[in-house]
Amino acid sequence: MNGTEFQRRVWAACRMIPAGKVVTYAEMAQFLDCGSPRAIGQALRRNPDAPATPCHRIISSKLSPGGYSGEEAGPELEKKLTLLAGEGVVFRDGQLSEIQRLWQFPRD
DNA sequence: GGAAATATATGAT
DNA sequence: ATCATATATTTCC
Repeated sequence: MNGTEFQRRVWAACRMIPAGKVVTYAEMAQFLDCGSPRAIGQALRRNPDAPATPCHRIISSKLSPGGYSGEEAGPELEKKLTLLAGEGVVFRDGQLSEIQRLWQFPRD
C-alpha cells in the first residue's frame, strides 16, 4: 500500500479536482476535516503518483503558487506553473490572474 | 518513543 | 512587509 490513510485521502481529493481549476490548501484541509493545511503539503510532496495526482492544482490561500516537489521556489515550481498554464490557469505577479479559476470541494 | 522538518495560516510588530 | 507562533502529519534517529 502506498503511504498512510491520510495521504490516500489527500491524493484522492487531488484527483477529484477538475482541470483548469485550482484549490487552496486551506480548502482541501477543510474538506478533509484537517485542522492544518501543512499536513496537506506533507502528503502532497510525498505523492507516489505525481502525474496521476494533479498535486499542481493546489495553491496557497493567498492565491500564490505555493511550492512544488519540496521546494517553495525553483525549477520544479516553474514546471508547476507551466502545467497550470497549459490547463488555462495563469499566474500574474506571483498570484492567480483570474479568481474564477479557484475551485472548491462540494460541501454537500 | 521523541525530535526535526514541512508545498501553510494567522496574528503581531 | 517581516517575524514568530500554532497546528497536523511524516520521516529520521
